[in-house]
Amino acid sequence: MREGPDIARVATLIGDPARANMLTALMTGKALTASELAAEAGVTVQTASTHLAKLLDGELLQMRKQGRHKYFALAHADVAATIEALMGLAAGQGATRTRTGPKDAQMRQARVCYNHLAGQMGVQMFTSMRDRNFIWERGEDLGLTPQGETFVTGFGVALDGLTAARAPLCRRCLDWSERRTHLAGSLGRAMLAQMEALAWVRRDKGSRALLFSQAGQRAFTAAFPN
Amino acid sequence: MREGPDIARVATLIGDPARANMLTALMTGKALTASELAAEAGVTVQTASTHLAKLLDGELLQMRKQGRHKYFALAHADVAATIEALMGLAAGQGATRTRTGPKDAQMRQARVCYNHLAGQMGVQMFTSMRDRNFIWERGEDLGLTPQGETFVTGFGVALDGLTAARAPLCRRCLDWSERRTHLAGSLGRAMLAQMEALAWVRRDKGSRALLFSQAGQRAFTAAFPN
DNA sequence: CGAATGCTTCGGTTAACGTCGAACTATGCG
DNA sequence: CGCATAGTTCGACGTTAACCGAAGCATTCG
Repeated sequence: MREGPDIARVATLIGDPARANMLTALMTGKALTASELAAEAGVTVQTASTHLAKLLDGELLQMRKQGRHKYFALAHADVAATIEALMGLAAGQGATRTRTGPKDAQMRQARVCYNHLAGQMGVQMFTSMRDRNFIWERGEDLGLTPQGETFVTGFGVALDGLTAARAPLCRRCLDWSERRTHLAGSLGRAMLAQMEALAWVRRDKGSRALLFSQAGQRAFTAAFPN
Repeated sequence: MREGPDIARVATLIGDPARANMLTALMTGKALTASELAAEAGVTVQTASTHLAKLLDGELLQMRKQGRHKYFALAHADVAATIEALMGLAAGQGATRTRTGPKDAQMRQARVCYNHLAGQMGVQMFTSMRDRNFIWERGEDLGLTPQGETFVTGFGVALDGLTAARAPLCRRCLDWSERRTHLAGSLGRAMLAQMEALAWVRRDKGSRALLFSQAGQRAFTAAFPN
């Protein structure tokens, strides 16, 4: 009776609590094994196995075998974007499952979203770079200006490998907590990777929160002033 | 076991075929009565009633009573954006429920998305206005330049009423078929309304497709050249 | 006031699906 | 080659929730 793509199919796929937990866990961008995902979702491995098969079939996940392990990751950035959108809706109706604790504040300040920096600090990095004309915008497209390339290279990120890939260098990602744009794409991932290499920040084990060191925090505000 | 908003709850809500059909039907932006939605979804009114109650409870819909009718609409633009994102995923995996027919091509060319123009022509309108400096962009924010205000007013849209409202004048909306930005927000709605008033275009009854007349098509390309 | 229409609530049936224990296959290690 | 670990398949159970018929409110109209 209706036209258009079958939205119910994919929504049902995401709608199961176990599968939603798996997807949320994968929002960090890190690939996880089947048993790790089972633990994340709070189900036995055999249940997890069927869920993962469905997610693969629905093309929400990609998988690669490595020895006797299977590593799962989100299929592509669109999946991450859709999940962020759903989080935005869910957050709006105040239905955070766990009561908001210290972890939650941490998450709002800085967290990892599909391997790039999100939260207040993610937004700050983006706006700071844009306001200094390091990033140009044109509709949905983003890119680095010449000054931006200099800045990024000076920051320690090698652009050669990034621009060679067919994935876009810069991408917009809408933050579900801030409701503002932050930087995604291969550059967004590289920037976060470099901050980790500089020991500004480390990932919280078992959540998406990012923990900045005191020195890292200072260096960050110096590098990306408001 | 997991942190963050309860994404499964809202996804389950969208995941039922009947409810998904209702939401899709409401993507036009038009408010529909309970029985109309029942027909759209292909269920009896009593089943539709329970579904609608759940969608209201989940804050995906808003409702207003009018006489012995109840009119339902999407709660806010974020809901529409999320559904578009899901459509993008579903379309990607080639799972369009109905075989692609002439209707489908029509839909890709021009359709209504939450009361504004979407599809190829929606994208064209946006890019054309942006390239002529009628619209400025700054991160997630959009707005009309002085030249843009002149143009829009000349087009027959009164800006006074729009800017007074607290809803944003310009908004980005990501097209699921084109994967490009088109113009949403109150201005996007007003532009489409004006095109309908000028009889450039009329809505296809029973689908989201927009049917441009020959003259309307010509006038459109003149007003929004590539 | 009835009669008609739009929507809701109740009860009971049915189907789908998530869940786990147990048995099975595959890979790696000593 | 055994043994351990990672992942899958099978079967049975239980819960959930969608569905409709029928009866119940609410609103409008003659």
